[in-house]
Amino acid sequence: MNRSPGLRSESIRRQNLSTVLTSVHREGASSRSDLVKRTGLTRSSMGDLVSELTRLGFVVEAAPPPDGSPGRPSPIVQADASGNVVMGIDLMVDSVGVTADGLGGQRLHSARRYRPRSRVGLDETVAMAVELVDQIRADIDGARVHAIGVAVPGMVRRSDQRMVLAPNLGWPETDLKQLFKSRLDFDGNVLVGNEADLGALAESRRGVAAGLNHVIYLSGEVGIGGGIIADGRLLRGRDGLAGEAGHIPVNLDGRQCRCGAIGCLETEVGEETLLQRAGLSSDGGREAVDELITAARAGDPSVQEALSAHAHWLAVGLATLVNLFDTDAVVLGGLLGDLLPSIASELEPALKQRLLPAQADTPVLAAAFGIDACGVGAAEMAWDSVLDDPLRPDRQR
Amino acid sequence: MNRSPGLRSESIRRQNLSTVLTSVHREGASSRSDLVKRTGLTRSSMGDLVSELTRLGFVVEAAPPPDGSPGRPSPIVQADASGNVVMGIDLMVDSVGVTADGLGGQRLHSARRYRPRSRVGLDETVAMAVELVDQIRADIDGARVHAIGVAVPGMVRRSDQRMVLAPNLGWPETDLKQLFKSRLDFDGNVLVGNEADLGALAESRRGVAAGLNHVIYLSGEVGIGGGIIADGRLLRGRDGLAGEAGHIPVNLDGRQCRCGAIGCLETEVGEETLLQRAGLSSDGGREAVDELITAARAGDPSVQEALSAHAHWLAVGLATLVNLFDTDAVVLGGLLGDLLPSIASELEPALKQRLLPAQADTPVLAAAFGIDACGVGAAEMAWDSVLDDPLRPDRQR
DNA sequence: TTGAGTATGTGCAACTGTCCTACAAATTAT
DNA sequence: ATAATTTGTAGGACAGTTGCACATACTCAA
Repeated sequence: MNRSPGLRSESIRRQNLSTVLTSVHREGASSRSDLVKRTGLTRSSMGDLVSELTRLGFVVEAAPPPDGSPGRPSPIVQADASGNVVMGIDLMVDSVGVTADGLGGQRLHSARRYRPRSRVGLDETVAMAVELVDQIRADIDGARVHAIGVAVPGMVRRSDQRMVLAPNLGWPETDLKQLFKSRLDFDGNVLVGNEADLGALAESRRGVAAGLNHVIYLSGEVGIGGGIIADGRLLRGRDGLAGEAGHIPVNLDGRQCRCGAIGCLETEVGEETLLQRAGLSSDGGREAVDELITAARAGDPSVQEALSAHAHWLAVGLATLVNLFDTDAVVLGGLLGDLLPSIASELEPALKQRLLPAQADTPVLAAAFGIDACGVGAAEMAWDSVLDDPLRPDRQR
Repeated sequence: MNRSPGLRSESIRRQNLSTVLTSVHREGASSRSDLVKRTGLTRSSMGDLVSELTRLGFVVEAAPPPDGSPGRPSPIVQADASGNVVMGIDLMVDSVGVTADGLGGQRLHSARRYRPRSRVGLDETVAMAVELVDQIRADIDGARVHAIGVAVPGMVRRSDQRMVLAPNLGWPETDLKQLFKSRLDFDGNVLVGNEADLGALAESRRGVAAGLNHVIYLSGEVGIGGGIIADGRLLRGRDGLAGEAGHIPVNLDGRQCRCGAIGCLETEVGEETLLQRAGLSSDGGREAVDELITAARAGDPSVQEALSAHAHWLAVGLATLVNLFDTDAVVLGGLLGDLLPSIASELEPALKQRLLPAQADTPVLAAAFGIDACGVGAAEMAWDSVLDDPLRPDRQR
């Protein structure tokens, strides 16, 4: 049973500071009087809260631009983006990216290093990430790095944040949180999340689904990953594996999936199958897919047929998800997002035909973020841990 | 965006009263000192809170039984079940049930009226329910009826709680909340919920999945309904239609479903299809199903074949749900629960074969509540609205 | 330029609710 | 009986918000 603990006076303060700071981070700078309207607090309290956030170094107040309305102008409260950052690390199969995002969501620095898609060891990959982090950390000297978010293409257990399975990397179960904490000599919070979950978070917070509280996100990289936003929050499930949409069965007569089952969504709309269906070498990677898209535009019939099959099975999988989750939108990222323009005309009717009337108008959108999605999501996850309690002891200094 | 409003001093009191009262309701009577340990509040505060709840008439303190331990005995705080009730109304296709449950979950009264399954009009059905409610209300004179929960086999829109679709009843879109409020002359809160959602709530709060925070509930009545408990709360989705598992596609070569799509789960494992597969008249209702189960036990081959098909398609549907939601358990209610003993031996391997390794051990359980599930869930929903804020103005008197 | 009108920030007392400390009360063990 | 232990209680301290009065900074119009 989830039990809410007893609240004391200070809980109020924490919660109210969190509310104000979260508003500034998510919705951007706003005047004090706007904050008063949004929260329902009094001017006195808001004055107190804002001055505490200023004292803590999170926000600065600025003179408002004259807006022609009568009355005393209310100062603009804005995030101190350059003084407060979180870092995002995303470990992908063929590259490693590191970002530094300021409070408010502004991207300050980013770096990515590519490498051959052949399997790369855990140690090497972490070393690569650590190097990039240190490089960026040098550039932002003076800013507080509040937390670090890590995105991995593997399953992350909810209870201890250990990565328990990374099929596309071949890594063993690992405590990435501790690993990065020690290798980076970082005493703030390190949070680890699944690639697709963080992609979902990114798109629903700052991407094409910004502001929507119910979103299905499906990302096609080497496999198919999924993330669900329900009531504005990530659906995690018992162990944090909820939303793993790659392994719902769609084609009972389909191919054998790595997971042991038959005809999983991942098997039918994964990169490998697409290339095979088009008669191309199945390990051509992203370049091969780009070629394929070009060929489809040029009218290559066997390629078009492959895309048709792709659209068909994707529609079947999406029908399940849309009927089941009742969302505001579906967002397709990675390979699936790239493919969407080429298959939308087939996908949409095939999907609609399988949807309940109430869900028939659910839009299918291409992701706004490309390769950066996980990094943005990792940063948002990191920010959440900071904004939840701006007073947390290790942030007082 | 979901924004938390500003908190004031009284918010603390509300929240703490809610925590204490909810604990007494969900986990039963407990000593004041146990409540102190659970909540982390001080003895002083707990004294204050309990005395306010006593003043409000929700709880009574009783002398504790001597337990042989040293120290001053701590009084037992227990729910005043006979003084505080909610009522549950469940509108089913072939019966209408009404219950009165005391605070703490104790069933005080219940009544059910059966009727032929032929379609029965909205007005008649409501009149029947009203009659039963009035009858029970007379029996519990003196107790406060805090709220009334209504379970319907239809889709209930989240924003306004209107019932928007009732395929098995043939009713038009209806504001059941207002309808019952006026017909019952009841000025408390009336809450309307979907049958399967409330079944899920019942089983996860007080049934076979009591205490589990992540549950898939599938109920087979005339159609197939589904409800998902995620993080201890009902998954509702944008409009409250999430978890409608009856309409996920499972058999692409299957039968045409009422919803327009092909091979929905409901079409493959609904009562009608089961009876047809067994070569029986498809409108035999529940008695026919009971006969069918008996025949299967006796070894009738055509019936066993029908059950095999049933198990197969149920496994396909459940595989999707289990892989997608990552739950502690699956609970089958209604027809599906009755069938479980007869098909478990086929269902379990067929399911396991399609599950991710991490989900392979998810248990499939038969519901603890039979026909009462929705009533219990409706009452829990009603209690939630009360316990969320024991100080709500209309409860002060 | 000045004064009225308006919206907003600020200081301070009042209020709410919890915490803390000391003490009283109720039980068991010696 | 008396000590030890645990729990309830009373009252002041503490934290945080509200509400009010007043100061402040702007627009508008004469």
